[in-house]
Amino acid sequence: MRDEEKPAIRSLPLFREVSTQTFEGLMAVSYSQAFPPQLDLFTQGERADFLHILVEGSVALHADWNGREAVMAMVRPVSSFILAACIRDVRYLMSARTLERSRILMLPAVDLRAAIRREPELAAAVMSELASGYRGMVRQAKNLKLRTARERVAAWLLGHAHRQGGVNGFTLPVEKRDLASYLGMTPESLSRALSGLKTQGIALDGARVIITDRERLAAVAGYDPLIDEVGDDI
Amino acid sequence: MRDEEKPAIRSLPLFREVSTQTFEGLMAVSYSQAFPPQLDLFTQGERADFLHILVEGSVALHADWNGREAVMAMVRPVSSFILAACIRDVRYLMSARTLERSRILMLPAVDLRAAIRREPELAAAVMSELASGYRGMVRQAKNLKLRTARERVAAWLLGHAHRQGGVNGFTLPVEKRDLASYLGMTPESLSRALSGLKTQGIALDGARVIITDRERLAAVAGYDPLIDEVGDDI
DNA sequence: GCGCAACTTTGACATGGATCAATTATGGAC
DNA sequence: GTCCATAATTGATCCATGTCAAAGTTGCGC
Repeated sequence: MRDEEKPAIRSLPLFREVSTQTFEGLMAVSYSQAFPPQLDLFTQGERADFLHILVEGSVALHADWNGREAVMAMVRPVSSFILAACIRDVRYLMSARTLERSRILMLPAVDLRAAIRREPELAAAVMSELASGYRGMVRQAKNLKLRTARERVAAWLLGHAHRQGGVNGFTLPVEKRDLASYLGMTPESLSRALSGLKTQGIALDGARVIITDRERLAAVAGYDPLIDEVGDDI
Repeated sequence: MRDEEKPAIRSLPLFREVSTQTFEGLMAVSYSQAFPPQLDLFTQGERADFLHILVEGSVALHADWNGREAVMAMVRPVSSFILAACIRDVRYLMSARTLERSRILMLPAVDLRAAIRREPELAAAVMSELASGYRGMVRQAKNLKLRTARERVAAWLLGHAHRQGGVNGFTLPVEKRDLASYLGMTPESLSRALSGLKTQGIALDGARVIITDRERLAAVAGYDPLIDEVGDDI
């Protein structure tokens, strides 16, 4: 792996509190690789052999069933993914593919599990990460069950603006069809939902979105910390 | 707490590998309480002060937003619930209410967290439980995003029959409106979905269901281990 | 910078589920 | 058993969203 990647990985919640020895040991057995866009990293049903850490680029986790597909999560740097399957040493429930050219660190699950057994700090971090991931999925399920398509779009726009540091304008970080799938709708529905929101506090120009009336948009979305506030510690 | 409850709790994945000393210590600070049906145990947004363990009865975890409600999970004995919120010391994302008269053991989250710090076996069990819970929510989100209402009903019937020990006939363990909400549809839609399945391998008599043609029902459901097989270790 | 493929938007239409309303069934309490 | 509240079913209708089709638009490769 490249040395310049290390500080970012070291500062992940997962590794922040871990001893240098353990961290270096894990990095020594990991390898970093660059992948082109639209490449399948792994497929649901395969055994989870590696914890993946996205260093650069972006990755979609998606699920396939009966010829249908749904994006379940969009991963941004720097963060790990499919921790749960690695911990339990079971099969992936989701497939992963790169959206852009991406650099990914692959950490053998067997080494991760060994390190967890050795180091309580790592175990604690994994626990916290899993709890956070679990709650993230609960939020997503709530979002899907309780909100309409348009409400989900409005809430996502607000959430994204917030995660970007409270900005008002941004360009969509992924293609609209992927966002649509992530939000549980078709690209056509997303397009129409966005159009419909033009009178509800946003301005559009292609992939560029400007939130012109945060209050109004929040009212449409029914913005709720218990669904939308990803900063988990509330 | 009652002594006759202990063995069942002791044999939970969470406590199975824990030292007797730690287990007894945790039991000593917990208390067991019986609740009538339809009682609210806690409400989303409240601070998670107790890990709950359902000893007897049944509990629904539900989410509320903007006047709408959705059942997110149905808990059956003996199992713990809202572990993630307790670990992270944050607010509940879901509310809980009893469906029947229930006996619940309440374990102070602060004591649980202390015990986890002391005992690696407990930490390992919590990790495993959280990973399992996370994967359960992923399955649920896949179910919601990929399947139609009728397919979800068919899959649930098969899954329930399987969890009951591979039986063909059973009576619904909860009221149909709660099942409907859990499956992400209205009671009317559940009723119609069940009716529609009468020609697809099931027979109905009120809350009693008999699977007459497992193959056929599985074909309608698009039964998939990566969504439906709750025994996680595949 | 051209051209083509992929993505997006828009329109027309179909449909799965929701909603509303009216019966019918179910299950305790007495 | 009878009564009454609650749940479940059934029917009619509506609406959000999906589907299909046809333009637009974008952006990348050569």
